[in-house]
Amino acid sequence: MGIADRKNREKQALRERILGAARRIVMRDGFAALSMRKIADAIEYSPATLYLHFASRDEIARALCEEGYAQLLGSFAPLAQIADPRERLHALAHAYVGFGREHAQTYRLIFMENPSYTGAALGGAKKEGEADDDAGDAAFRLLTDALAALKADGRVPADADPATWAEALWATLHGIVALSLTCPVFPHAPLETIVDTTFDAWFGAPSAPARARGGKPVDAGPAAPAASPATRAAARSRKPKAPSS
DNA sequence: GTAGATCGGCAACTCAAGCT
DNA sequence: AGCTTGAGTTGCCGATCTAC
Repeated sequence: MGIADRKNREKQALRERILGAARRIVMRDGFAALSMRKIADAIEYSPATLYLHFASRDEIARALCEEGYAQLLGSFAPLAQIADPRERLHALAHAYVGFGREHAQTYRLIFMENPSYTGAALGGAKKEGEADDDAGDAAFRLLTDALAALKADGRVPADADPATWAEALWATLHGIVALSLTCPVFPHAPLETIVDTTFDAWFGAPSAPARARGGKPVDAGPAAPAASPATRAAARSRKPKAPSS
């Protein structure tokens, strides 16, 4: 412990203050309102000082994306323990859409602002104990693992590629979030209902016990999964296809 | 009415100089 | 010596003007 250590701590602390101020501005006013001068004003330093800690405004934005994506992954972590793959996917979908709505500015910044920000988030926000692959892989694997398990159970077509299905499912969920953030008239139904309906369309209605475990009302009548696109696809033995928009 | 030129404001970024 | 700053440069963008 010496002078160099103290200076490193102070440098790190200032970096955190910069990120904190930037985060507050983005949360309050949106990314478009984020400027180096506003950040500098907020932390009571000159704009030039910011460039000693971050090369550019973009670098600050990318750091915020990494933070936000790590937060999203954190919300997924406890759901990965759910044993039933359909329930797990269902919970992940609700968590994803919920995050998008509750952290709208963060979600916009990560996925709707700049492709390089998305890349930084997916590649940079590593979770504890996951040094070998990037955060994007970690999230994606949650989806592919669940889909592979559903495939093994015969709940998705035998020729389904879990990775392709995972991409399609992610794209669907992103569409739900993006529309809810940008389209004032979407959705008419509650978002939870939209997610549930999407799941029923993809995988068929869940069994009554599964719904009950998920806190949803138990239907009086029998479940009718045979009407789902997934099971129809299985019956026709054709390639999987995401629902068209 | 439209397209191009000009202007002004704003923000990112740089740098020389002062401060501790 | 290293840090911080104010002033300055550069570039972008929207508003306004002007010629056709």
